[in-house]
Amino acid sequence: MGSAERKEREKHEMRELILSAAKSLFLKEGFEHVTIRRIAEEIEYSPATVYLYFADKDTILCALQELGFRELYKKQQVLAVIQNPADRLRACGKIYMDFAMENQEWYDLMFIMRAPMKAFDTPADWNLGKDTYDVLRAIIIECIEKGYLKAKDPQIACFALWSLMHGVVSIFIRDRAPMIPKEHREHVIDSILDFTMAEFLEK
Amino acid sequence: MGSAERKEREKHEMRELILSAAKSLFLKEGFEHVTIRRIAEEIEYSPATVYLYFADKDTILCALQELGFRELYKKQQVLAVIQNPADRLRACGKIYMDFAMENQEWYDLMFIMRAPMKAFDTPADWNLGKDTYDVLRAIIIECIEKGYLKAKDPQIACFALWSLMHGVVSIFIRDRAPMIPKEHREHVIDSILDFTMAEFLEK
Amino acid sequence: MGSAERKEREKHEMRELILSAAKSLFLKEGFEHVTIRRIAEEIEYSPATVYLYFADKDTILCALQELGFRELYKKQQVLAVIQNPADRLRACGKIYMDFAMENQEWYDLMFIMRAPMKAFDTPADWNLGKDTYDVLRAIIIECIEKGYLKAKDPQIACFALWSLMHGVVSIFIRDRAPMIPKEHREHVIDSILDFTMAEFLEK
Amino acid sequence: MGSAERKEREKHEMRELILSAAKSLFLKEGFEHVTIRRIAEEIEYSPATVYLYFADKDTILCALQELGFRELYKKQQVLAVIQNPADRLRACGKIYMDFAMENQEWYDLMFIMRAPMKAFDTPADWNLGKDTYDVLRAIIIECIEKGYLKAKDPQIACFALWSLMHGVVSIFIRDRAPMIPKEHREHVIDSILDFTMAEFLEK
DNA sequence: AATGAATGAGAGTTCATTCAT
DNA sequence: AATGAATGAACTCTCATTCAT
Repeated sequence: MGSAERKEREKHEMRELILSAAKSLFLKEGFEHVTIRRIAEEIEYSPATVYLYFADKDTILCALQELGFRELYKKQQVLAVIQNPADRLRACGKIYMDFAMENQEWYDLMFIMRAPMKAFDTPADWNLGKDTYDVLRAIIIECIEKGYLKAKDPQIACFALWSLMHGVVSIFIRDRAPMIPKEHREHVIDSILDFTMAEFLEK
Repeated sequence: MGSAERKEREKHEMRELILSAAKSLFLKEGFEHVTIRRIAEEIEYSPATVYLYFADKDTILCALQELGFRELYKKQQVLAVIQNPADRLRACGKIYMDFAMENQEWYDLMFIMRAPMKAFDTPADWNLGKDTYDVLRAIIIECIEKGYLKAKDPQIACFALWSLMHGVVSIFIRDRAPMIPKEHREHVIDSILDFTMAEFLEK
Repeated sequence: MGSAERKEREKHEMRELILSAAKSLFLKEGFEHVTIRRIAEEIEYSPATVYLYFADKDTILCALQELGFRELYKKQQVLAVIQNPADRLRACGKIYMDFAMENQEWYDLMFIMRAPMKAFDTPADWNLGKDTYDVLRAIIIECIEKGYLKAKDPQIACFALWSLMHGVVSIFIRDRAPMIPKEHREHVIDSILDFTMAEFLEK
Repeated sequence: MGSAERKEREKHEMRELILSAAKSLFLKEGFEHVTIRRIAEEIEYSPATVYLYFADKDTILCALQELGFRELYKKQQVLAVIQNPADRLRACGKIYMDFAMENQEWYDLMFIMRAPMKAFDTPADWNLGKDTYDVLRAIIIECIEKGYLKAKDPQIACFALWSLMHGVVSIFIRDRAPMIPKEHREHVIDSILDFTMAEFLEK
C-alpha cells in the first residue's frame, strides 16, 4: 500500500525539518544555544515531538554531522574539473578550510566537539566521512604517481596534510592563535597553502 | 618566625590539591563532569572551600592551563642540547606530540576546549603559551638561517608546523581518525615526523 | 470543542495557584523567605514547574503586584456612589489605608519592597498603578473645583495626600511607630483622616 | 586599674571603626553590598574579628540605626535659633527630608528596611528615635499654643505630619513615583512643604 | 586579640527527558 | 501523531557564622 510509503516519506521530511532547524541554530547561535526546546520552537512543534523522530539529543548531533559530511563532499565535487593533481590538491585544501571557516560551528561539531562521538562507533556512520577523506587520498595518490610528491606512504602523507589543514582551522575556531589578528586569518590560510605547496611538492 | 611561611606554603598546597583534583577529574570523567561540587567531593571539602582558593571555575581552568604551559615548556628544555637545528625541530615536534598524547585531557584544556578562553584575553596569560611557541619559532628561524628550510616567511612556516602537530594530536584526542587504530597512533606520529622532515627540509 | 478553553483555564488556574502560594508565603514568612523552591513546595510541585508559568522570580512578584493594584482599584469602585467630593476624598483615604492594613505583605510588595522595581520600568506595568492613582487625582481636582480645597497645584496636593496615607501605613507595616500600640492603629488611622479633612479642607 | 579602662576604650573605638565602615558601605554601595566580609575588608580586619565586637549582623545594623538617629538629632539642633514656631516647623520638615534624600540608604535602614526590627523591641533603643520625634512634637505643641494650628490632638497632628514627610521620601527612595522625574524631586519636596504650610496652618 | 580555614544552607535557574492524554 | 505538563538532577556561586589556633 502507498500508505506506509507516505508515512515513511513524512517521517523522513520531519527528520529533515528538525535537522535543518538544528543546523541553523548551530550557525546562528552556536552550540551552547542548541537545546531541544530551541529546536522545537524553531520548527513550531513541541519538544516531545522531537523525540518521536530522534532517540535523544546525541542522535540529532550525529545526524547533523552526517549532513555536514554530505555538504563538504558536495563542495568537493568541483575538484573534478581540475586536471593537474597538484592544483587539485591546493584547491582541495582551500575548499576544506573555507568550509570550516564559513561554517565554524558546524565544522566544530563535525571535527572538534566532544559530544557525538557515538557517530564513529559504528562503521556505517564513518562511511560518510570516509568519502570526503577519500577525495583527498585519491588526489595525493595521483600526486605521487605523477611525481609531484615523493612520499613513501600515501596514508601518512594524506593524514599529514589533513592534519595540517585541520590544525589551522581548529586553532582559529577555538581561538588559540592570539598572535594572528582575526582579520588576517583569511590571508594566513592562503599563505599556509602556498607554503605547503612550495615545501611539500617536489621542486 | 616561619609561621607566615608555613601558612603560605599550606595555602599553596591547597591550591595544588584543588588543581590536581580538577586535573584528575578531567582525565577520569572529561570536561563536562568537572564541576565545583565534584572537585570539592574529590578533595573532601565543601564547595564553598574551593572558592577560598579560586575566584571561580574559570580561574581554576586558567590555572590548570598555565600549569600545562609550564610543564610543556619544561619538557622543551632538553632541546637545548641538540646542536643541529633540523634534529632539534624534529625533537621539538616529538616532545609536543608526546606531551599531548600522554596528557590528553590536559592538552585538550590547553588547546582544544572551549571554556577558558578568558586565559587568552589578557596578554599576561598568553605569555606562558608564547614562551612555548617561541621555542618552535627560534628553531625554525635557525633552520632557515642554516639553509635547512627555504621559507619566505618564518611566521607562516612556524604556524604551519604547529598546525600540523596540533592537527594530528587533536584529531586523535577527539577521536576523529577511525581509519587509524588506536594502537598505531604512536607509530603514525613518528611517521608523520619523518614525512614532514623529509618533505619540508631541503634535500 | 472546549478543549483549548479548558487548557487555557487550567493554565490560568495554575498561575493563580502559584500566585496565591507566593502571596501566602509573603504573609506567613515575609519577603526574604519567598523563594522559588518554597513556592514549589507549597503547591507540591517541583521548582522547575514554576518556571513553566512564570519566566522568573521577578515576574511572579510583578504579577502579584499587578493583582494588588487590580484589587485596590476594585475596592475604589464603591467611591462612585458618594456625591460630595470631600466625603469621597475621605472615603478614598479610608479604603486605601484599610487595604494596606488588611493586606500588609501585599501592600508591602506593591509600595515598599525593594525587589520588583522592574514593574515600573515599562509604562505598561505602571498603568495599573496609575489607574488607582488617577482615582485620587480626580477626586482632588473636583475638590478644588468645588472650592473644598485651595491648592495651586493639584499634582502637588495629590502627591501630598498620597504621601500622607502611604506614610501612615508604611510606618505601621514596617513597625516604626513604637509610640502607638498596635491595637490603636485602627483608631489612629481614623483620627488621621479626621485631622486631615479638618486641616486641609476649607473651613 | 587603668588597664581595664584602656581595654574598654579600645573596645569602644573598634566598635566605632566597624560602624563607620558599615555606614560608608551603606552610603557607597547600598544595603545589599553590606556584608560582614566587605565590612571586614574595609577596616582591614578579618570577618571573624567583627564578631568579637558584635554578636551578629543584625546587631551591627541596629547600632547603625542608632547612629543615624544621633546624626538626625544633631541636624535638628539648628532649629533652636528659629523663633517663629511655624517657620521652625517648616525647617524641621526640610531638615528631615533633606537628611533622607542625602543619605537614602541610611534613612532606608532607619525607617524602611525590614531587617533590624529588633531595635524597637527594647525601649532603650527607641529612646534615640524618640528624641528626634520629640523635636517635632515640641514644635507642633508650640504651633498649637500660639494659634498656628488648630488640632484637637497634638499626637495625631504630630504623627500625621511625620507620616507625610516619611511618605514623600520613602516613595522616592523606593522608586514608587514614576510620575515624578528624578530631577524634580528636590523641587517637589519644597512644593509639598509650601502646600502643607499653606493648608495646615491657620490662615 | 585576632584570624585563617572551613562550611551548611541555600539562592535562582536550566535542561534533557518522560508520559498520560 | 502530537503535546502539555511535569520533573530530577544539576549547575555556579554567596553569605553569615563558627572554631581551633
